[in-house]
Amino acid sequence: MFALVDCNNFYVSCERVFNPALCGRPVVVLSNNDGCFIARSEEAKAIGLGMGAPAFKSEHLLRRHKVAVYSANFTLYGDMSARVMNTLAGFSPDIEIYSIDECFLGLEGFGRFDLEEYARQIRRTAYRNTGIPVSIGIGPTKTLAKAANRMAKKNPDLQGVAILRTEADIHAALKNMAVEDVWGIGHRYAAFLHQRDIHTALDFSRLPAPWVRKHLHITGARVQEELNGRSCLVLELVRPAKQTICTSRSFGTPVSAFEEMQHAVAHFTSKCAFKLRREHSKASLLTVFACTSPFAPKEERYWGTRTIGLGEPSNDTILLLAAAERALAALFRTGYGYKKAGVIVGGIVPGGIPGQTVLSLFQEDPVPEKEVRTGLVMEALDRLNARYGPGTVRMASDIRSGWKQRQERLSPHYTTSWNDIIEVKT
DNA sequence: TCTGGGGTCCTAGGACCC
DNA sequence: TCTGGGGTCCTAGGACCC
Repeated sequence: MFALVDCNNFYVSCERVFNPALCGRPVVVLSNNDGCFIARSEEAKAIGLGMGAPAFKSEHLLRRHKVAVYSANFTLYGDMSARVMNTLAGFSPDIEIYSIDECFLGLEGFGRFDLEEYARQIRRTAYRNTGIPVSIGIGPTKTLAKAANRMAKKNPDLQGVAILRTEADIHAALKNMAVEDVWGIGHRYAAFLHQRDIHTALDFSRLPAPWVRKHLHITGARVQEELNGRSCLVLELVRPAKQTICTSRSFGTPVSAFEEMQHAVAHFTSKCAFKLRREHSKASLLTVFACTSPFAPKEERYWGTRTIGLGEPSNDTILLLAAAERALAALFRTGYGYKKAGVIVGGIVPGGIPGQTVLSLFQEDPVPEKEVRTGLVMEALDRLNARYGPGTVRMASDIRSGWKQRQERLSPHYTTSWNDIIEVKT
């Protein structure tokens, strides 16, 4: 059996932990640049504020219902997530952290436990340790655990725990579940299935397997197997190294000046280099992109992108900055108001672990002294920024000037910044 | 008149997830 | 005026190899 533990309205719950006056009130958290709703309290859902909907279209509702609105505070949410996951890891030797607010627990060997009582104990402990309410779904496959979790959240009578144990449990659950709510069936496949009169998860589970394999491919076939109780998706106990890493942002006001764009791209590049080092990885490709708003009139739209090979894989900020500079110069067109830009690094290989070097055919052997030295500089830079806060030491081109994103309703970094807490006190 | 069989790698596009 | 960010996997098609 698998358990899926999911934090309720996670970002909203994080804000409520440190501001209990928000409990019982409608609360929303906005995406970066204060664009869309990415978390809503139950009260906010009831008002009709949609997931992913642009905030400016609902301004009248926000005012009328006195909704508490927050900018995304990912520093806080990331730290709270780590605390929740730490607690949950105490309940099973097998844990897969699936996203910032969800994890799977393997329950193999827990057959002698009363699973429902165990799940309730997990909920109580997570809430006591972190203040975050969670819902728990348990089933014989990951996909069924997901389905159970959905039931636990939707049906208040279950008080946050649902278990699919018997054939009859599963049959009833699938019958009451719309096919688009199945994990792995997105809006495109859902529309395709509805056209063919397949409306519930149960309908889907009973389709001829070869037909599913043909039209929904191997991923759809796995979903069907999993719904029928045959486990295809295993727990990923060790997170595999990332294949690509991206840092991108929308701008509060459009950017037209090349120099301003250089500053933004330098910042994104520095962040990518840092993320690479944190992963003990190196990249061999770097892509820069800059684009106008997709909602602008067609003749004012532009999507520029350029990829540069780095030669030797690297996670050295200085080297990556040079490549990014070249890429930006090649893709930049004057006369456009750019709304968003970003940097993607790919072709990622392991590296950067002290004493563990991947030698290439064309690399001097041993590693040139210069490379060792810049490695040490990067290490020192990361240590300083970890101790004194991100951006304390940075490259001269990494300037946060005109291109800043909109972020007007940011809560304090309660768990990671002493200064923020002192400000709250005074 | 006649021209095989078995592969890999890369990329773009489309689907999905939170 | 104002519409997020960061990922994964799969497939098809083209280029290439012997």
